[in-house]
Amino acid sequence: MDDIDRALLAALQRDATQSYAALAATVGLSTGAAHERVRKLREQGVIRRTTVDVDPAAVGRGVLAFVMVEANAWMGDSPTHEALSALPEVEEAHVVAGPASVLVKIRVGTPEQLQASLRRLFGVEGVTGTRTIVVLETFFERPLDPRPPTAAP
Amino acid sequence: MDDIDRALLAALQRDATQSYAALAATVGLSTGAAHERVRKLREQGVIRRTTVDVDPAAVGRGVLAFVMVEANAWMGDSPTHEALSALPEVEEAHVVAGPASVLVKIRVGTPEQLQASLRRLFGVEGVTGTRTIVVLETFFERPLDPRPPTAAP
DNA sequence: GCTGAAAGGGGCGGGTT
DNA sequence: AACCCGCCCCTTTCAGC
Repeated sequence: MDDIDRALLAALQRDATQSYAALAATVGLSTGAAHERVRKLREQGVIRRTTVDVDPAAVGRGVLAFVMVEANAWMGDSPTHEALSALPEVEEAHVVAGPASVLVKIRVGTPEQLQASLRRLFGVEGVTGTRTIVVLETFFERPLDPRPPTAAP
Repeated sequence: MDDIDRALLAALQRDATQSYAALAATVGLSTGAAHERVRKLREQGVIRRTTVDVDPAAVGRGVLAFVMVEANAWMGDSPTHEALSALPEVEEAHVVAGPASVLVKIRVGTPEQLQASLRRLFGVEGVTGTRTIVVLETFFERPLDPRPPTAAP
């Protein structure tokens, strides 16, 4: 994992459809070498998968909300994981520290569907309450910066 | 945008490296037809981009937090957008309804870097406070479900 | 709009320095 | 570990239905 690997990651995040030849050119390597490095990044799990970024509004999921789920028991376990995973509108689920137990990211089509989704969350074992944050506008959602995190001023 | 398009999106989300021939087989179309449909999905902006999913821990960003940013003025504007975008550790930024003005998703390497990042957030014009939710464990982060959102029981 | 086939380009495996 | 060169498969296109 050196600077060339990070450059490859950044280039692939920007456009994973580009050829290995183009990729190699941007990082200053031969095609084969670039290919070999990317293969290893996949093998090591640094690249988890190659995927497409779909516009939520185009598939009827233009409403975004974050829901802080409160519970009367420990929710950081497998049954909770599976119960949340079974809800297709839940895009992310995190066990968190703080007033809530779990934070989930939800995408639906309408406020009515948001209400229905909250009702479903209450159906998950142990859930005693929810605090919902509705998103009015998304400034950006972007791929993780592969550069090493440094606290510049 | 029909069921075949949604099936194509789901297949591409799962693995965007697969050939158009394989893609065509899974949706029951010829190679050329599948290719043409995907081309149109890109052209229409339904597929925003093809990218790679990078493991945060592998690039030194194993600490995840959500920060609710409070402000003394309206933050849903371009200057705020740009100020947050300039911070590489900020992966997402949303204007939200509720007690906070903006919700940001932050990835750093250590608690010290999280502290440094919060300090930088206070440097953004108008920010008067932050409430931080630290993630202990991520259950899942997955691609958006391209199927139409329906409130099943 | 889908099918099927034809042609060009690139992925991907060798061996070599 | 990176370069060079090979074949082969996949992408891309076009005529036809």
